[in-house]
Amino acid sequence: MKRELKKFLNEIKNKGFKITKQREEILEIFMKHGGHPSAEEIYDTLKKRKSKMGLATVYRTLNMLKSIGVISERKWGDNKLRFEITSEHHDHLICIKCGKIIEFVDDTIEARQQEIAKRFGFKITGHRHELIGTCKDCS
Amino acid sequence: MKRELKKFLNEIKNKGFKITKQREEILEIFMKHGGHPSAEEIYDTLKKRKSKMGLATVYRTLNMLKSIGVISERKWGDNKLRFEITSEHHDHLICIKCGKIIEFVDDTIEARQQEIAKRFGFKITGHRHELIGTCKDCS
DNA sequence: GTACCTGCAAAGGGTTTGCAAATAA
DNA sequence: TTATTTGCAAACCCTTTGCAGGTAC
Repeated sequence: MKRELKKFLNEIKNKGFKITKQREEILEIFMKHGGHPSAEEIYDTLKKRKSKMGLATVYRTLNMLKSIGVISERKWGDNKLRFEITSEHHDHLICIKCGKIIEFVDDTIEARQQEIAKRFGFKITGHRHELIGTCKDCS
Repeated sequence: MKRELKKFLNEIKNKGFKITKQREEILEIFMKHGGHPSAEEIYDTLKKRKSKMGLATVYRTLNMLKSIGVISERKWGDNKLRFEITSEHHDHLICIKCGKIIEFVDDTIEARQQEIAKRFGFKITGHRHELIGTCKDCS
């Protein structure tokens, strides 16, 4: 994990941005907690850690990390932007009753996507694939 | 098209809502223009037609149609809610450069989704599947 | 007639921006 | 040193809500 953090910090420097405690701290949170936090959730985590970072900085950092490709933006039904480390991409099953999120990766689907893109002369840089419904416990 | 409009109006009445010109007009726009309009785009179309409907009514009507399942909500990268007639569901290729949207349906993927859901005891009620990248003209 | 619907304007919630002070390099 | 970055508060944008008047049935 230490190694991956370094990799991201390098990425920031290489793209001409400066390394600051704030940026480091947000990356740490991503790596420690994983998942798909919203800006507000990251902000709350920071407050628990007694950080004095402002919400605006959280947003600016997230947008910067997104612009250099370290994290990606995703949206669920709750109308908030959510983010994930780009390299940790999964597809998702989302329960509309309890909000549970199950992650999955399916090679057949991934391959099929490439074929479809090729058919249309499309170069894929990302994708979002969510199955919405009710989970075992809720249905 | 006339027939489908009637079907939707019936759906509204059966669910205990009233049929109004406003609701009829919004459904007409969906059927005439298709696609995945945002609330604002529908509002603009209404203004071109000299309708005096307020934006709030557009939002309320969209939410009502969504609640009875006639339309579904989808989100793209522009942070606005977009809507489509539920029965006209497709998956999408979205170009990040020019914003072009290509629709597709792939049976292999649809079938695979069902298998995955089954594996997790999940009952699927909807899904969202978007491939993001650059189209033939932009790459 | 009455419960539901509309238009308007004001409020709400999430995200972005302007600016002066602080900081990385 | 000096261009970036930060924190704060205000601005913004999209969406929802309160209310008085209007409308479907």
